[in-house]
Amino acid sequence: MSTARIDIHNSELPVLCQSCEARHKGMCGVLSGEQLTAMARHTRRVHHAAGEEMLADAMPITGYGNVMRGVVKLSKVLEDGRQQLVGLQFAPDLLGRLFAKENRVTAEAASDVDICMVPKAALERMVQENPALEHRIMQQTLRELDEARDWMVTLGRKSAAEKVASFLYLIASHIDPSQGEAVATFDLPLTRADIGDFLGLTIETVSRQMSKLKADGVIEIENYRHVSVPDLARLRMRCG
Amino acid sequence: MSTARIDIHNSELPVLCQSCEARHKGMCGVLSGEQLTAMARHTRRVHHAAGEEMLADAMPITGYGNVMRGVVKLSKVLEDGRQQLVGLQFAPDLLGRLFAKENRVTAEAASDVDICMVPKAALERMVQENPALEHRIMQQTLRELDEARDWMVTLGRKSAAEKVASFLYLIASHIDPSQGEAVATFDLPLTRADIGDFLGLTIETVSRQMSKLKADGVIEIENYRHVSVPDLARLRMRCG
DNA sequence: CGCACGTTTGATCCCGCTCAAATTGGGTGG
DNA sequence: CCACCCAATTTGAGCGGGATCAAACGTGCG
Repeated sequence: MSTARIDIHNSELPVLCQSCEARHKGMCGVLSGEQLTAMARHTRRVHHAAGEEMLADAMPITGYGNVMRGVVKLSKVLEDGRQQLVGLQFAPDLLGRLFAKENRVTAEAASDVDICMVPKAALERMVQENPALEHRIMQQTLRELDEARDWMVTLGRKSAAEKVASFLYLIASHIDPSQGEAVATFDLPLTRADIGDFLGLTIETVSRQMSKLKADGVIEIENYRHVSVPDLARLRMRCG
Repeated sequence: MSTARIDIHNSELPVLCQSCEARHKGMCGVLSGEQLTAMARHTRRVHHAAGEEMLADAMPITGYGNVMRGVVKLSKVLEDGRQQLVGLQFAPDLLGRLFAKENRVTAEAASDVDICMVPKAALERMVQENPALEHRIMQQTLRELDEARDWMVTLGRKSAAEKVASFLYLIASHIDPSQGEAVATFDLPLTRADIGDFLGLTIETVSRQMSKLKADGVIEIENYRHVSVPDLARLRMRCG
């Protein structure tokens, strides 16, 4: 029975991989059972508390990491300290620029985060031996490029109200468990300061725009962090 | 017939490739003589006049193109017509998102442009047979991602004066023939309107900031388009 | 309880947008 | 070669959205 065989196969999976999203939707999805086992020999699970810096800009890359749980902020800073978030990573995104020697961004845990770390040399070797793996990572990179370009439109051309609505919509699409429904409920993974850095706005403006969305009945806010969107289409309309 | 009869001895390059930057710095650099010849059997050189739309957003991808000469604008528009440039491509960049079915951006010739077009299926087949090719394209994609993220910082966190200085510095680094020197002279590949769309500013603000840079002696402008930067370091200082 | 921090709200200012007009330069036809 | 036109650009005047500065509020934690 083929299903039984697959089950046996599954039972041989590395423990760490059994419940990992990367095996399904992430880069590990292209690996055979053997390859996955080989990969798992090099990986270790690492936890980062919210706020911890995981990778510093312009520092050597020592390894790559698959996000297993939580949200990671990618940011860049100007000499005078002005900061801009340039990306958010969710499970099962890969952290680290393939084959690069240095980071081009700072990575920080936005929430508590679990990462499956693999040493630089190990992943690069597997990539060289397995073109499908590079192909899969390429697909993720292209998606990140699309997201960055979409965000450029938001940063360059939208009003503060539209920016905040766009951010909430983005989070709702990524975090909310009830996919595809008209309503969404979630905890914001970012503080107002982070949201400001993401949107190119000040804390005060973010706060004011969220208050306005609340006053207009588009969202509900509890304890600053918890947000409900009773009608996603209505939020979507405010994204410009 | 002369080009078709390239050879078993592979000492001759396809005519089109002989002076093409893609062969050195671009993706064709990873191809052997034979592979290059095979590639060239599928390519054709296409010219686009300044202002022509080359790829429309959300339209099917029919082929890829290597920029041989000129500058290509990548842009996105909101429903109400607000526009944002999300990238500029110079020789020898590859135009088109690998393996994607649809464009995610609009591509327009900023200047007169020569493109080496290769049909979608042909390039994808070569990529599948030649992992080094995908690797090379991956490197370019990563560079584009870096550029997009750098630009997000400019869009989100810089003042109008810093944005314009950053734009001029970017162009100077890409276009000016005298590499590595302290001075630079070049023709702007974009109109003020394009520059505004790139920087998230209005035409008037771009113009005012350029006038200010001129008044301050940081740049010289001739006939609107031609710009000289006597001291690149001084321009760099104004980029924030 | 009381401190500290994140957030909200208020008052005011200024950079960049909007609307409007003048200027420049390139192209065209006589 | 010049007169004219048209589009791109520059310049000016005034306004407003978002920043800045400041204070009050809520929440979690020792």
